[in-house]
Order: sequence, then C-alpha cells, then structure tokens
Amino acid sequence: MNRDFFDRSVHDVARELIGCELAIGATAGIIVETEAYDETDPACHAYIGRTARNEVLFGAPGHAYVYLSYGIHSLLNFVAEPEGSAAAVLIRALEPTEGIELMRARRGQEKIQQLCSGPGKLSEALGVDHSLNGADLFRPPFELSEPDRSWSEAEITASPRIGITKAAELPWRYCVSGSRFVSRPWPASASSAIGRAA
DNA sequence: GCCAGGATCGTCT
DNA sequence: GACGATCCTGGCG
Repeated sequence: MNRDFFDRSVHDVARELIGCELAIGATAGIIVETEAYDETDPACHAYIGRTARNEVLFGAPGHAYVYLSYGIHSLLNFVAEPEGSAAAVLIRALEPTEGIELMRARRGQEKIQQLCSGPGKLSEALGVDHSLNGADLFRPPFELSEPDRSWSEAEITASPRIGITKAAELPWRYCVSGSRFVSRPWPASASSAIGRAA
C-alpha cells in the first residue's frame, strides 16, 4: 500500500481499509470497522471550516488525525482525499493479531473481544494518544499492510454511523458483518457496501 | 440483557 | 459555559 491509496474518495478508502492490517509499535490488528467523514458532512470536524484543531484534516492524505473525545478517549482517524480537501476515516474496531498480551495490560481486560471493539478501546490497546496527531502513516510506529484476509463484498455492509447526532442517517459506517470484533452488531437493514460510495 | 448516568477536558461561542 | 465521532458501572428485571 502507498499514499495514493488515501488520495481519493474517503468512501472508497473507508470501505477498502476493511481487511487491512494496522500495526502500531508492537501491537497490530485487522481493521473490521470504519466510518467516513467528509467536509460537506455536518458531523465532520472540518464542516465548520479550518481551525487549529482540525488543520490536519485539510492536509496531505495518509496521515493520522487524533483527537480527544469526551475528555477521555483518543480517537484515531486516517486523513484521505487530496491536500486542501478535508476528509478522514475513523478506525472503529480491529481484530487483534499481534501484541495481545500488551493490549491486555493496557486495557486491563482479558477478553480478546474487549480489546479493540470500539474507537476508544483500540486507541488504548495500541497506545494511540494525541502525540500521534499529524503523524505520517507510512513511517514508524505505523505499519499498514494490504488485506491478508478478504471477505466477500456481500459481507461488508454499509450502515448508519454510531454515536453522532448530526447527519446520523448517512450510511457511512463500514463493517464486516460476520465479525465478532466489531463495536456493535450490524443492523439487519444494512446493505452491501457495493455502489454505496458517494 | 437493557438502560441511565457519570467521568473528564480540549475546543469553540 | 456548553458540548461531544466513548466507555464502564450499577440497578433493575
């Protein structure tokens, strides 16, 4: 994978990140759930225009956007689309593959299914904090691999995003419908992600 | 199992 | 001074 992967529609990027392995330091997992946010979207931090906080979103693709949610959790996003266009993919859940003991220690949780099944959880498990805001995804401690597992397109579903109040109806959450590692079950009404990219 | 409530702080009004 | 792209706990059935 190279930077061009991120230099296109955030919806394509969000869908195709499913199945990729993300490593940060000694920990890694396979991405099983993402959400897309773009500039025209009231739920996106960049909707209000450029500020000190969201500046990274307007920058070059293939960088990390990390911010603090509810004063407690650092949430990890990947910046997509060309420089000047603000868009990002929220990484919502991973299936843990490497460094599981370290994840357990950081999370204070034994159950593997509780390690990375939510955006705040996976940041804690992988040691993500605000110091990684703006970091290049193609430099350490990050490492991104092509999918080493593929699901049929029918198993990747698009459904409404979680935990937001604005533009909540947009089906911009992508997840593996068969995975036990997603943050929440996919809704029965979810449709295949095919053709859903806006 | 489900739901309500609290923790906690940077960012913007 | 209000508000979150969340998570965990405790109460109740």
